[in-house]
Formats: sequence, C-alpha cells, structure tokens
Amino acid sequence: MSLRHALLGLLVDNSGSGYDLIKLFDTSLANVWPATQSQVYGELNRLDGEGLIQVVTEGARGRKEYGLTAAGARELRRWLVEKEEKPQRDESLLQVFFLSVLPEEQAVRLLLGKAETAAARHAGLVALRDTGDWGDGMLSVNGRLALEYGLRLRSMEEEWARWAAGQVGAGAPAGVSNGASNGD
Amino acid sequence: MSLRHALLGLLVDNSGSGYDLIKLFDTSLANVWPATQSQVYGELNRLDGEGLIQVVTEGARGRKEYGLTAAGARELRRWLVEKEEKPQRDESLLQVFFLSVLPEEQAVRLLLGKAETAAARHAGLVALRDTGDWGDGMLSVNGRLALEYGLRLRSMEEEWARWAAGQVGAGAPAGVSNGASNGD
DNA sequence: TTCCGCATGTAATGGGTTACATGATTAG
DNA sequence: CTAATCATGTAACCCATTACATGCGGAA
Repeated sequence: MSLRHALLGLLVDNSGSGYDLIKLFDTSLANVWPATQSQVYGELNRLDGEGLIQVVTEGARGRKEYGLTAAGARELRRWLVEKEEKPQRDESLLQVFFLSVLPEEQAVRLLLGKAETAAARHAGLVALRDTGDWGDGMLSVNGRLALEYGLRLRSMEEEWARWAAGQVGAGAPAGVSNGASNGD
Repeated sequence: MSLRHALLGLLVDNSGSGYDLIKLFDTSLANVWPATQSQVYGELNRLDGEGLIQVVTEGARGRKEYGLTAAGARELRRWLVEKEEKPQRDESLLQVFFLSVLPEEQAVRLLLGKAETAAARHAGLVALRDTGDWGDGMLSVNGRLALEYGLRLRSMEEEWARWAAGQVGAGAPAGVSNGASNGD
C-alpha cells in the first residue's frame, strides 16, 4: 500500500495531474517504485475520495490537477515515521538456493551473469549521477541518498556474485570454509 | 510467478506434502520468499494439474505427498537459466525520497533507526549461521551463499544508513551530536 | 486535416494476504 | 476424552500488470 504514499510524496512539492505524476514516476522513482498508468489514475481517485488529495485546477482535456490536503500531508508523515517491516521477496536470491540442480559449470556462469548484471546496473546509476539532471528540491536532495544506496547495493551484489561463483566452482560442494566475511 | 519454482526446488531433494513444504518454507526460504498456507496448497494443485509434480503417496488424513516430474525438473532448470529482470520495489528506499517532509531531527532519527534494523537483521543472520541447523544437502550448501548475501546486504545497509544520517544532519543547527542510543 | 501528445479511464487476469472452515489422528 | 497437531481447502479482498477504449487540443 505504498503507491499512495509515493503519490502523496510527489504532490508535496508541486501539484500535478495523473499524467504529470506518471511521468515523474518514470523519471524519478522508477528504480525504486515502478507504477503503471492504470494504477496511478485509480489510486488518485481513491485518494481524492478519502480526502488526502483534492482537485485544485481543472484544465483542458479533462485534466485534473491534484494538490495535497492537510490530511494527506499528515498521512505521509505518519507513513514515514511508522516502521512496519514487510517481508521482501528476492527472486534472484531464491534462485541461488536451487543452484545445485544445474551442472557446476552452468551454475558458475549464472553467478557470473548476476555479477555482470549488477555491474551494468551500477554503471547505469553512475551515468544517472553524472547527467546533472538533478533539478528541483526534494527529489534531488534525497534522490542522491537513494542513488548512493543503489551504488553500494550493486557493488555489493557484484562482489558477492563473484565470490559465490568462486565458491561453487571451487570443486568443494560441502564444507564451505569462510571466504570473505564481514566484521561480525 | 516464482512460488511455483520455489516449490519445485524444494521437491528436488525430497518429496513432501503441502504441509511439509509450508514448514520447509518457514524454516529455510522465509527470508527470501515467504509464502502462506493458502498459497502453497493452491499452487500445488495447479502444478499437479500441469504435470510438473505428481502425487507419489497418499497417507493418513488425506495427506498427499508430491514428487517432482521430469517436466517439473525441466521447468525449474529453465527458470534458473532464463534471466528476466523484474522491477523490484523497495518501500524503505521510497521513504528516503520523501525524508525532507520531516523535520531534520526526525529524518536523522529515521535513518539511524534503519541502521539499527539492519544491524539487528545482520545479528539474526549471524545467529542463524551459528546454530548449525544446516541439515540436508542442497539447501545447506546454497543456503550458505544466500546467507552470505544477506550478511553483506545488511552490513551495507547499516553503513549506508549511518552515512545518510550524517548527510542529512550535516547542516544542522540543532544539536544532533547524539550517539546511537535508541529506544526503538 | 491529419497526426501526435495530452489525458483519463475500464476490464481481465494473476499473485498475495487474511480469515474462515473442516476433519482425521495421535498423545496424554 | 480432550487437546494439539496434522492436513487440506475456500472466500473475500487488495495490489499490480496488460490490454483496450476514448476523446480533446495543438501543430504541421
């Protein structure tokens, strides 16, 4: 139930139509919280119905520009502060559990593939960082924090995948002695 | 559509009933791919209908023990090799984008809270690693790889969160010189 | 005037969560 | 006998994805 909060968040700075918000999603939050057109329009109507946003201008072509209400701002803050740990699924990691149904060589290749995917994503984020399209306020400031998270995540993934490939390819299926561990 | 693959994967080593599989889920895959009871039974029937698994024994209380078919094993391997990049949502990161709707002090606290959550999860994984409940084949071998991923991920998260807290609090006029004392 | 971009929506389908329902077997 | 555990399922609801449907307005 976080699409609604993403929408509320985007409406903090500027008001905008569903159309605007969808574009904003695609350019700013796409990596973190993708959303489809259908979903956005539906949710906007629901938010409107609940009084968390409201139409501030009606323009051409049936355009409805929404703005945040006081209740909406309150709800956004509530969501930020409340910490609820939701279980997160990771398909890529799930695959790791079943690696051994593949011949060793294929398993190694799969892990190295993951390493390359991670490296490519890392490169993509570096490119994004260097475009300088860091326009307006909130998203630019906090977007940098999120970007840094992404950079660290992808680096970690790449290193881990290479390490794991080494483990699998080492020829010793059982009795994995610790290779590279963190400070614990 | 990966619940099915998780089930297929668990049936590679041992056959088992829905009941068994649910328990296995909770003890081995819970961190990576949680599943509910309803879901498992439904999916098993679907898999049976599609010929990817089949009933090998019928026991007491209507117990149906499933085993993998050749088609099921093939499907599992297909899924492992095929790489499809699905967008992944991260609610925690989404929150970061909207941090600035909170007063600075609260934002810093939120980030430090994330750091502690990450540290706690890291500790949980360390404990899991040291229990020695690493029973049978596949899950134990590859589970260690997944575990290592988890350890690195949580370390990374903690470090990042502390760094981010520093960034947010950097220009603070208010005294944020507090250490990591958090009531949680 | 024709096409592109703006702008909003509905319908079908799939996956996930929660809650409810039911009954058999075994251990104490 | 009773309670816990084993064991399977259904129903309602929510969120997300894909595809389809519709129409206005401006620019070439």
